[in-house]
Amino acid sequence: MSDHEFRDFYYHASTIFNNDYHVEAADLFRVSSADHYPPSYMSLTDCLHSSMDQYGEKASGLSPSSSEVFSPTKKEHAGVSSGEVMAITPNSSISSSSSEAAGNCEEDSENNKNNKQPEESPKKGSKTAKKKDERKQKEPRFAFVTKTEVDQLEDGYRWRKYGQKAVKNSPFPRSYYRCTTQKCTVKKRVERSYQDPSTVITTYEGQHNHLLPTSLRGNAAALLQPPMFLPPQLAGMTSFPHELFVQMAPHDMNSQAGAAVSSMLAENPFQQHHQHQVSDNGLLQDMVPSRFLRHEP
DNA sequence: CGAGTTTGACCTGCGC
DNA sequence: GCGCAGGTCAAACTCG
Repeated sequence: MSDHEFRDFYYHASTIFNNDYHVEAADLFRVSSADHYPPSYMSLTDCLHSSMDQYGEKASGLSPSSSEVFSPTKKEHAGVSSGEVMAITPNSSISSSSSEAAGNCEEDSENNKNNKQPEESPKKGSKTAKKKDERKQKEPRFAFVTKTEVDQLEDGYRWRKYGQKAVKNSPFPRSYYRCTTQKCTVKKRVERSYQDPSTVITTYEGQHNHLLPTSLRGNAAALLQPPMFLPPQLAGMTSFPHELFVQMAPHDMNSQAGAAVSSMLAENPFQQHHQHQVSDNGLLQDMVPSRFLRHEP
């Protein structure tokens, strides 16, 4: 996958949940590109909906061909100043370390695995031709930055760590996790930003083909079921949007947190904040070319 | 004892 | 072709 096929799509949101950890998410999604996609500003809902449709039903090809930035969400409520918004540019370390890896290496590795024949040597033979054929198959990937002291945020799913690697130019290792549910191929990568050690970069790949683990659905997960607080457009989604909001949700889902998330989703303030951010933040303005702005009727 | 983690080896892609 | 970096495997290990 090349940069021609992918563009970074940025989503910034920030909110505060509970005293356990303070989340200021500058969220970065990576979505595939498509020439026909309307070059207009999308709300988060639009984005999530479209991206999930694209990944879930038409894994290749139907994605926005634009870089998008969503402004921080509910910053006032969270008491977060605009100065705390993480500025993520396509050339930033976050983008390069997380998205780039997600975009280039992961899929190949995944394809290698998927293509691996049972009778093959465990140390892999040559299957380059087939690999190249299937290289285009890509999983949805969503990366976002969370300001937290803990590396592994509770997101409602169960993960098994399968690797850890040192990251170049970073004192912090990158950890690799797989969803432990059988036949679920979702993976995630967790690494702490070396530029801002207080932030953790989490990259999800793939879509869960199952609901949240039963043991978790009674507490935090239950409050995050789509009918509970996702907009109608997101109802039924079980992958990224769900994960995102679970990720952003508190461990114990106290009322403050629930209200924060619900409020965030109910009021859908992305557009107004977006405009604000674009006008007030030169960097973000750079990240949102005017051609991506939709003029609502 | 099963599930999850650690960690060194290995594979692959990419840039030079 | 070579070296580097990212990603994955899998045996050994830890933990409940």
